[in-house]
Amino acid sequence: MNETRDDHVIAVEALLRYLQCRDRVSTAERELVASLTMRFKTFRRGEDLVSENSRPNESCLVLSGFTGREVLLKDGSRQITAIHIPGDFVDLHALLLKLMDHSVVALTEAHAAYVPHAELVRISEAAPHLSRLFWLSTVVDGAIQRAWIACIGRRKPLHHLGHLICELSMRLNAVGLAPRHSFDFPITQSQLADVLGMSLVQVNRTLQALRRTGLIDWKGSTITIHDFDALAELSDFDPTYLNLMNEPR
Amino acid sequence: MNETRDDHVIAVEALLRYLQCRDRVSTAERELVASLTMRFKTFRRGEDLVSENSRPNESCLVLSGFTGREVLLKDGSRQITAIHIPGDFVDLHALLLKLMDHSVVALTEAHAAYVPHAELVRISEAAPHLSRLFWLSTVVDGAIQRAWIACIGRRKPLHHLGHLICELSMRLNAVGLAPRHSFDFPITQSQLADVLGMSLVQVNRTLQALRRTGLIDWKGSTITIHDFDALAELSDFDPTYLNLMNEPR
DNA sequence: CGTCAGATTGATATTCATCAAGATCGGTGG
DNA sequence: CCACCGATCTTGATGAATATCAATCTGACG
Repeated sequence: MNETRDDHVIAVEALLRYLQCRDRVSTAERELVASLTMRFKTFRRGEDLVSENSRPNESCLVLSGFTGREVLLKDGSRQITAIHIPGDFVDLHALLLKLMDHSVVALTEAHAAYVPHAELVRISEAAPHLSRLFWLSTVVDGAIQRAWIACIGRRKPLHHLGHLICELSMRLNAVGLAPRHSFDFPITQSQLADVLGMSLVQVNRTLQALRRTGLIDWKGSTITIHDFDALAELSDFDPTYLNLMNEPR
Repeated sequence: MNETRDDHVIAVEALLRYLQCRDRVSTAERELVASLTMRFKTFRRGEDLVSENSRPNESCLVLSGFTGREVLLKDGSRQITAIHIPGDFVDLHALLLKLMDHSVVALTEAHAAYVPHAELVRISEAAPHLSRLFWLSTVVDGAIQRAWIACIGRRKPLHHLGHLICELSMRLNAVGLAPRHSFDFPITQSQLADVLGMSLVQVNRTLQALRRTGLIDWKGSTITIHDFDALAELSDFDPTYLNLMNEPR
């Protein structure tokens, strides 16, 4: 099972990258993370990584691709409440909440690792500081959600979209996936509409308006930000909420 | 300082009520909570309980009144991203995030207790299960935020408002503050607009539409839900996300 | 009685969702 | 190689939803 072995290395590195953006991780802690047992799974666009109303006994770590939390409404519409990138735990909160109140779906092809809760508890108890870092991860998620509420509620479509792109670029860059503010984002405009809480047509036109500013390039599935600072200024983007500062937690 | 002694009792009870809705709290744990030292403070509408960009070394527990997380945009508009009720810790996440990326303001007259982080760490270490319950509290906050994103992004104003009222009623009821789905909510329509992400006029008209359904009564600052199930049905409200089930966490 | 904050109302302009129709593109099978 | 197909993107037209502006009304209170 060399493939599984590779996956394991990838998973450990992805998780460590995430944590090390925010705090120092000791050698002993790194070894504990490396000792996690996990299983791996590949998903096609639209498939559930975690299903609503399930009671997971393992938590899911994204290794590649983009996934999103999906809330479905009775009128058939849907809202994506979070986008997860490689290195993110998508349902660590289920460790405490027990019952999933939403699904996590693949927005693109995706690859993920599942870690048994018992394993997470084991290494948390061996290193309480790791436990704090897992908590941190759910709390950063919350901070991002607050930023999204403000975006949907009060920002103009152009600024909302710009804000999202700044956020994704910074998060991806932190784990080494967006060098020079350029990254791959193979998402449909229709999916984007469910992220931004707009209609498909509105997304299309907003995207054109954003292109016309000349601040970004979005060809095919590749986004390139030409002038990050100007885009951040335009979109009123302040990265504080991402908590990408490395400090003792 | 009998007044402070009373406040202390109120704070301990409020916090325990919150926790006991979600999990069993042992006698030893209750005593640990009761051993917390804290200071108390009263706020008038609009005052900050916790300020943006501060680095709190204590966390703030609401004892009475309503408070909200406030995000201010550069264009002068504002979005409230959460409403906190008595028994809620409003900035427990600052224990890990360190730097506040938003303020917490009093939406009404409010009374709050501040607990030093060192104290929270002390009782967390004495009882790891309490630590999990603190984590739980931040994670429930996140679940509520997800529901809000879906509401702002995809629900019609009438349903959004109905959903909010259902949520508040259930949360208040859980801590004994909304008997028979009736509670006091002394908030301004303008504040409500910043909660719902609508304009003031829109709020006013939506409120009238909701009154016309006959499902609720909102006179002065008192909301009475006449038919909770019907309101929940109308608003597509599913309380799962509030995690008000008592189970081992 | 005057004042003020908040609630309500009507009129208007703007934004946005929706509907419907192409255009584009990549892949597939003949 | 080409015709075709489905998915996605793009565009224009239309009406509904919503923000904004500007009064007016109401009730609490000095």
